[in-house]
Formats: sequence, C-alpha cells, structure tokens
Amino acid sequence: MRREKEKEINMEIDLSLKIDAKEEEEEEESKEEEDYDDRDDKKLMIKAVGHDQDQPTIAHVQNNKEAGHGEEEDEASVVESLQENMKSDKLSTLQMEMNRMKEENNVLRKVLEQTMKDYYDLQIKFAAVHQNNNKKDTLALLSLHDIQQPKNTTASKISDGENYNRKSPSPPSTHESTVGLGESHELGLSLRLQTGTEKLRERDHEEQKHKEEENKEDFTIYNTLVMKNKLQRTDHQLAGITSHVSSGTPPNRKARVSVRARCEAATLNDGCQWRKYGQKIAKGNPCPRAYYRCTVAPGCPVRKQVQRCLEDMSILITTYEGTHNHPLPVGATAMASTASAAAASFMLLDLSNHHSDHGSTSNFTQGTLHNYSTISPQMLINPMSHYSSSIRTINPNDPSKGIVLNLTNNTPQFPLPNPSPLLSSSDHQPISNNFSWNVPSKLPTYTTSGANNSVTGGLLAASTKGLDEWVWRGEEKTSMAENVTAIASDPKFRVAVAAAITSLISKESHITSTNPVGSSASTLDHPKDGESSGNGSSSNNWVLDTLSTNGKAIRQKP
DNA sequence: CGATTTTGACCTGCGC
DNA sequence: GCGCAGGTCAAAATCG
Repeated sequence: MRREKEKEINMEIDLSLKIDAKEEEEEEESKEEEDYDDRDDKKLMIKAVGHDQDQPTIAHVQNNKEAGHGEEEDEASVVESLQENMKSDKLSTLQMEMNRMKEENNVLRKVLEQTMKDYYDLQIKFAAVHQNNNKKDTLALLSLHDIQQPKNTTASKISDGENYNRKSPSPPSTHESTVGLGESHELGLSLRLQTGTEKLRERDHEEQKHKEEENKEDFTIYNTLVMKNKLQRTDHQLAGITSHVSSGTPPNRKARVSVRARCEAATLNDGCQWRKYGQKIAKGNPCPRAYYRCTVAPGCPVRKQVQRCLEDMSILITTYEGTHNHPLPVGATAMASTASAAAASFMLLDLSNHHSDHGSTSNFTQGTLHNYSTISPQMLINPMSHYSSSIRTINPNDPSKGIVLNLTNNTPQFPLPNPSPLLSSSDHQPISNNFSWNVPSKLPTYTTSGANNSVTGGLLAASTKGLDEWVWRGEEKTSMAENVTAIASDPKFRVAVAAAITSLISKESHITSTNPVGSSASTLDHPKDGESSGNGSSSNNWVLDTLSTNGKAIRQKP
C-alpha cells in the first residue's frame, strides 16, 4: 500500500516536472545512476521521482527487505520502524514539495495560457489591420493622447469617445483657453500615421475648429460626431497611409521626427554631431530656421532643422530627417533602441484597443525605428513615461509631416539630470529642464506593480546600458534596475515585445513586396543626399506627439 | 589650419 | 508659366 502511494506521489511529481527541458531530465538520470548503488530506500524513493525507474527501485527495495529476513527479528523490526518513520517524514516533505510545485505549475500554466491568448489576439488584430491596409488607402491613426485635448480630434478617433467617457466627466477645454504653457502637469500622447497634403491639413484644422465648438456645446454630441467624422473621412477624404505610396503624396519625401522642447541653447543635445549648412527665414515665423547635417560619419544623410517656436521662443522645434548610415554614439543608440521599443509599444497599445481600420501600424514602427535615432534621452525619458497612457484623443495640430514629440510641459517639478557624459555630441548644452516627471495617475496600460514602473520606463532602462546612473525622478523615485526587473517580470510586456518584433518583420517584408521602388527605411546605407534615395515609407506622415494638456500646437505651419 | 558658421545664390516643388 | 517658399550649396567669414 505504502509503495503504491509513493508511486502515486511520484507520478504526480513527474507530471509537474514534465515541462522541464529534456537536458535536465538526462542530467538527473545520470545522477540517479550514480547514486543507484547506495542501497538506501529513501534515496531510491526520491531518485525515482520524475522518471521511469519505479520498477527497478521497487524491486530493489523488495530485495533489501528479503535479504533482511535472515536477521534477528527484533533488529529487523527496529530498523524497519526507523525506516518507516524516516519514510513518513520524507513522505510528508515530498507531499509538501509536490503541492508547492503543483501550485507553481498551475500558475505557470495560467501565465502561459494568458500569453498565448494575448499572442493570438494580437495576431488576429494585426491580420485584420493588414487586410484593411491592402483593401483601401485610408488614414491610419494611432493615438495615445491626453483626453483633455478634444481639439485634437481632427483626424478623429473612434476611441475618443470611449476615453472621454471613461475618464473625464467635464467637457474638454479649448485650445485657446489652455494654450498657456505650464498649466498642466500631465502629458498626453498621440501617434498619428497620416499621409496628406496641405489641403487636407487645412481641412483638418477647419473641421477641428468646428468640432471644438461642438465640444463646448455638448460633450456627448461631440463624441458622436467625432466617430462619425472619422468614419466618413476615413472612407472618403483622406489619402491612405500604407506602405503603398498614396496618390497625391510626394513619393520621395522622407519621414520625419519633430521634437518640441524647451531649450535655451541653439540646439538640443541629441548625442550626434551636427554641422550647420544653412539658415532661412521661414514664412510665418520671424525666427530663422537652421539646417544641420549629421557629421558623425561622412555621407550620413540625416538632417535636422531647428527653429524657435513663434508662440513661445523658449521652445525649440527640432525636426529630424533621414537614417543614420553609421553606428550611433552611445547616447543616441540608447535613444534609438528606446524609441524603437516605444514605437512598438505605441503600436501595440493601440492595436490592443482599436479594432477599427487603423492600418499601417507597423509603418509607424518602421519609420520611428530609424527616425528616432537622433532623439536625446532627455527627450525620450519623459514621453516614454507616458506611453502607457491608455487615453486617446486626436491631436489636431498640424501633423504636416513627421513624428512629433512635444516635450514642452512647463512644470519644472523634477529637473532632469544633466546631460549624460556618455553623449558624444559636441554640443553639450543641456536642454531645458522644464520637463515634468510626474507619472500620470491614470491607467498606464503596462504599469506593473511598482508605482512608477511603467513599461516605457522599463524599456528605456533596458535599452540604455550605460545610462544606469540615470535615476528616475518621479514622485516616487525608482531606480532603473527596479524598473527593469518590474518590466521583465511583466508577461504582458514580453508578449508586447514579441508581437512588436513580429509585426516589424512582417511589415518589412510587406514593404519590400509592395513597394518596388521604395527602399526600406531600415536601410543602413543611404545614398548621399537622401532626398533622392526614394525611401518607400517616406511618403507617410507620422505624427507622434506627447502633448501637455495645454494643447500647444505641435507643428507650426505658416 | 581645420572645422564650423554665415549668408546669398541657386534649385525644386507646388499653387495659382 | 510665374512666383513663392522650402531646402541646399558653396564661398567667405569666424572660431578654437
């Protein structure tokens, strides 16, 4: 009876260990063989756990017992009782261990199931997005945006209504009333994939204004209209944003990343070396626009434009364009990878919440993977800490072209650390320290157990080796290591990363197959003067902005 | 002296 | 076709 029980227990343990790698099994087997000669019942019992050696073990026990028959019965009984006691002790221990492992196994199983479920969900969504992408050229919008910016609904979002209903009971403030910087501590985030002409943009603005009026009047009606407009526009008005070059869009225009940040210095310290090659007075802004070229490597096609914001001269608008054809400096590399992950994160967040026709999600990712490469850590840390915001509205600010990061939140609550000494840029002027580091209290989608351990922060930490000295300066200071740990332990994060990579690969192949002329944005070696390099994805206008609730326009357009 | 900045001229795309 | 505006070139000037 006892042996049967033991066997039963062993089998259960065996089940719990089935997930172990085969190598492990073999290792233990070899161990067993070594110890097999010990002739110890307890050892034999234990050794048999998880393996198909029950038979020899039992036989051995029987042999031992049979051998003992010739001895004196007293001694045998004493020995037997001792053995019984030890066995029972061992048995209870094993049972406890078994129960523990069972629980652990269940937990792992659940995690695995959840992971698989998430994975398949994402696959389905992504497939749907791809289908829509191929069927029609439509405006593709991804946004993670502060809900307090209804004005940003020009391109409209289906999710807007949801978000408003979810969070804000009060009607959104208008642009004019909140333009002043520093009126809010919260940053919003929106990602927009858009291809359009100036006309379209103007029309967007007009519609935006119209919607703003509606917002004042009736919040509920506003939501409804937003959704209606979105659907209408998506179907009839806006050119598509897919890997295919949409009609009416210059095929060779490069995707851009624009950054708005408070900065007293002439340029932002973004980890790269730049040489000024021109300056112009652009229409509508008396502040001259400076043109810089990356000089880290000869022939690097990356350029950037720097211009002061008309409304607030302390704000520097930096627009990056092109793809570096050289390894980036440490700081810039960290930024690039961080931004890539951020882009992926954005995409996934949106995918996870949008079942609508938001095509071309990986378009964005692809573009940002490279165009972000010149953004400074200072720029990224802040916005990324808000990536996980699940609040989405639309940013009506002129997207014109490029991804736009608005880092102009005014509240200097948590001054940034000085620029990392790792940055190799020659222009080591620190950018403005006016970023607010307060973590949004509202539902970060990937927030882990830690108060401020947003995934985005973790992404940053994980991707910025060498920046370890950077310590989060949130309301509850959290070290990078803690963030990394927290993030790494988040199964959703792993799923997200896996899905992001998958989608990127998928998109890469998609672009290659659908755009015979356009070269992938991931190309490392651009021909000199990338304007003519024919970047296939360049025709898309990507806007990714992290807006403070003051709602300042992200891009200025005369 | 080499690297960088300045600045006017030139080129290109787009709208009318 | 013309004009405008954005963007780039390249010679001169400046800087370290």
